[in-house]
Amino acid sequence: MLMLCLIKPNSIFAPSIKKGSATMQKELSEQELVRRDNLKKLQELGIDPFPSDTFDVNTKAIDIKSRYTEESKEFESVKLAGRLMSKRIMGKASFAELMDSSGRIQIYLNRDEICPEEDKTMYNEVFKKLLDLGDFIGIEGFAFTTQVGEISVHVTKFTVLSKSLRPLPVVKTDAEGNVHDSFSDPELRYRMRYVDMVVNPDVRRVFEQRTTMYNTIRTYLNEKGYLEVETPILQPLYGGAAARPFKTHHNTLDMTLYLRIANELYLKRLIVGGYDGVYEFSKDFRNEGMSRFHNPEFTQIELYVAYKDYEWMMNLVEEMVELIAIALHGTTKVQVGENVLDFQRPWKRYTMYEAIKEYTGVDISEMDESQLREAAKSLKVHVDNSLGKGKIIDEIFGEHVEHKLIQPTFITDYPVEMSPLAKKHKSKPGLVERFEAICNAKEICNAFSELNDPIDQRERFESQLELGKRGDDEAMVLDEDFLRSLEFGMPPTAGLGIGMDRLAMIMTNQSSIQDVLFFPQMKPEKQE
RNA sequence: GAUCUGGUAGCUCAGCUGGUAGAGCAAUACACUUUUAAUGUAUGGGCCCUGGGUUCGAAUCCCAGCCAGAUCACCA
Repeated sequence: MLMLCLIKPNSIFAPSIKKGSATMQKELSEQELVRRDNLKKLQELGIDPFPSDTFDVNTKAIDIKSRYTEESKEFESVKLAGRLMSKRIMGKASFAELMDSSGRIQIYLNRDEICPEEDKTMYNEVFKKLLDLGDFIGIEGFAFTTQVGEISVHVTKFTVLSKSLRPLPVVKTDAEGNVHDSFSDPELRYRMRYVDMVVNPDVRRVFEQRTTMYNTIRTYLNEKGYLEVETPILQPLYGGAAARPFKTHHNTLDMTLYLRIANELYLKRLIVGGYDGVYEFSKDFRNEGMSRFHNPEFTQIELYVAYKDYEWMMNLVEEMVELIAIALHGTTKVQVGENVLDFQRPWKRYTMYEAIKEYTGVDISEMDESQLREAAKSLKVHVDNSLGKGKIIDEIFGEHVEHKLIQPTFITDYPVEMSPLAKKHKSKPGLVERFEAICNAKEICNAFSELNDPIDQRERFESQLELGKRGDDEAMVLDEDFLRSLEFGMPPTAGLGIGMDRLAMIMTNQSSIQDVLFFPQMKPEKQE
């Protein structure tokens, strides 16, 4: 093909570099060559394909589409910018679609209006041939309605703003709203999220909703007077959760550092230091398996409030999550998969024992360890001998209760063995003042009345150390500085952690954590 | 980590019991001044994931590997 001959190896538009070079690119496809050739031709016409000038738009596509009427004078002179997403050329006139951050709008171009003089190059060459789908252009013109009734922009002038050298997937939607040839390969979507976002506009909506979620929480907590803080991500000791950490090394200090698995112990130090309430959106890192619910790095918000307990915190969670649902959906009801979850307060509350009794008919509240073991067997829950009382209860709960909890539900009062940082229950021996909120069969938050008795805390750490010695690689390590801070005195405090990714999945109705993370962790692409 | 499914054109996918590599969209050329999944005619485009094996012959069968998804186990 003639086009191919125009690209000589020594051209600056050629694939670049010799074989074996680190920067060697894959051989260019036919369509990439065409685009590079079009770029060159634009330059030959004196058109800069990558101009630096500001292009000041005065309108978004959605403004015109939502407000334009035949009578309105509002859109008599509009200026928009975005990507060219389709072209329908009909000789001396053309329709096309421009997509800006708000969406797509149809544009209309007429040869003799674009080129009133003799020279028809801008229409015949630049628009019809040298502009490719995906290119950024700016347009000026006026809004109108086509004969078929589609609100469009009649273009009087267009400007090349940036050339696209790779073809985007072309996704089309027909009159019935059916999407054709959708860009759907999950691997490609996650590896090239920028393409996913261009071509699948709902993807951007999800992330906008995620940000709305964050903003709602920030506003809510700031209005209560709590302080947003930042604490170390690189920690000499990892703590605050049961998980395996990522390990790294600081060269100058010549010491091992860990990426945080939680920020709990640091935030509590800040309560010791005198704040009434602190919170942090905390990127945490856990060196564990990956699945559609687990990414190696994920985000939690943790919140600590002095002079409060877990009952108080339950009310806060209800109120805050209800607000999020309303902020995103205008209602407390949220469609998640096949279910509609209603976040309206108050949520159901069960103690763990009540929940197990409700869903299995077995009352385990008075059982000792051997009775529990028997009960587990009769419920077909597999428990091996290394499991202690708390773990057995947790297994029964996980097996028989958790997956049935679709509507938002609080589960309270957990066994002490599972909660080394929570305060012992004021009236129920063997339990701690802790709750989790479960919805759509998944835990979305974990909270407790924080253990502030330094002597008790030391003992709990020590029993964790025992677990570690027995081979539990998720057991907590003893943090002397944290204990020292508690010895100076920490007020009674309620603490909360919410898994932001999990919450985002529910609030945006996504079934995979990868769909609420811009760049989910992937194995490296193989080298060409 | 285990099991299952998949990897073919820029994108979405066909390709049977082994016999010359296919479609739609996208691209290229021409036509077309209100189309809208625009249309019509013509054309080009492939390391069939990688490496072995079986075979006269492999996209197809076998083995190993890489990557992804789903399910399961641990964790949020």
